[in-house]
Amino acid sequence: MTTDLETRWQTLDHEWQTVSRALEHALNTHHDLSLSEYRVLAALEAKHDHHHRMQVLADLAGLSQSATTRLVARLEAQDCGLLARYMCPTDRRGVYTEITPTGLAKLARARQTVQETLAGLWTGRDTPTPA
Amino acid sequence: MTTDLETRWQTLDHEWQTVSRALEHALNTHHDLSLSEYRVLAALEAKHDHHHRMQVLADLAGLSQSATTRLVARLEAQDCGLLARYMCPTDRRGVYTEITPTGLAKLARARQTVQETLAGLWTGRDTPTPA
DNA sequence: AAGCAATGCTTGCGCCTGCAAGTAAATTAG
DNA sequence: CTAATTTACTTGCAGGCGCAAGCATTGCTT
Repeated sequence: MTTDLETRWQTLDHEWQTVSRALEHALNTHHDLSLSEYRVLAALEAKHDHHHRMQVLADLAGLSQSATTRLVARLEAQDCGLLARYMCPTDRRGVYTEITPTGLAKLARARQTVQETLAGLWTGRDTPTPA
Repeated sequence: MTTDLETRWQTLDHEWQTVSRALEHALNTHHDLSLSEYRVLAALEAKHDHHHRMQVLADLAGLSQSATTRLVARLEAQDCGLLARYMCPTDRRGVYTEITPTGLAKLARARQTVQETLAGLWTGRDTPTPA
């Protein structure tokens, strides 16, 4: 079954939009978190050190550098405290972003919601794998 | 092979971001068109009538109503002329958006770029189907 | 060692988006 | 037939994003 390239793109796009919106809405509602913010938290948690350089983080989250700067700044702010930043000691241009215990806790709760949302969309009645 | 739900999402997300950015950039560069705009043009062309109600168009393009209003307004503007709007005769609340010959021509050229971009990403060296 | 290029992040700016409120028209209720 | 409700779109508003310019630091060249 060879599907047309554009059709294949439309399928991918449609599926992504559906899931993306569901996740965005769920995270927003229950955790006051955007999907980008979740991506950043998850990317940091995934690393054993729990910290990353800005640029790497940007790539992992699929954001531009500037967007990452501001997103991290937001999550670092006083009333948030999910992340912490500190200069790289060996290269004073570099900045490390680290997920705090608070951030880890919040991520754990959010992940629950993500799992549930995905399960709701992808359990049983669905193209199990877009084969 | 049962993949974790979140992993499956990350895969979908990553693939979408890659393709999405490539398309966005290609369309932007060669045709001064955004991906959303392309979606709208394509959705209109796909219908035999070449016209749609705003709300339907919004759904097809994966946009909110307000975004659709403004996007259509943009593509309808004097120096663009890719779309045309007219009130629905039977229900004067409704608005039909129609793709113009100019719009069709532009879409045809853009589609070429889209095909090439997709082919560049999805030809041969790649997970042919995320099986 | 001094100057120049490259790197890493931040800030200025304008654009697009969604949400919620606003307007106009159609439908329903009384 | 008028008033209230619903529907369809548009507009006000604030937020996030990318691009390009800016700033600081490092590395390279001579």
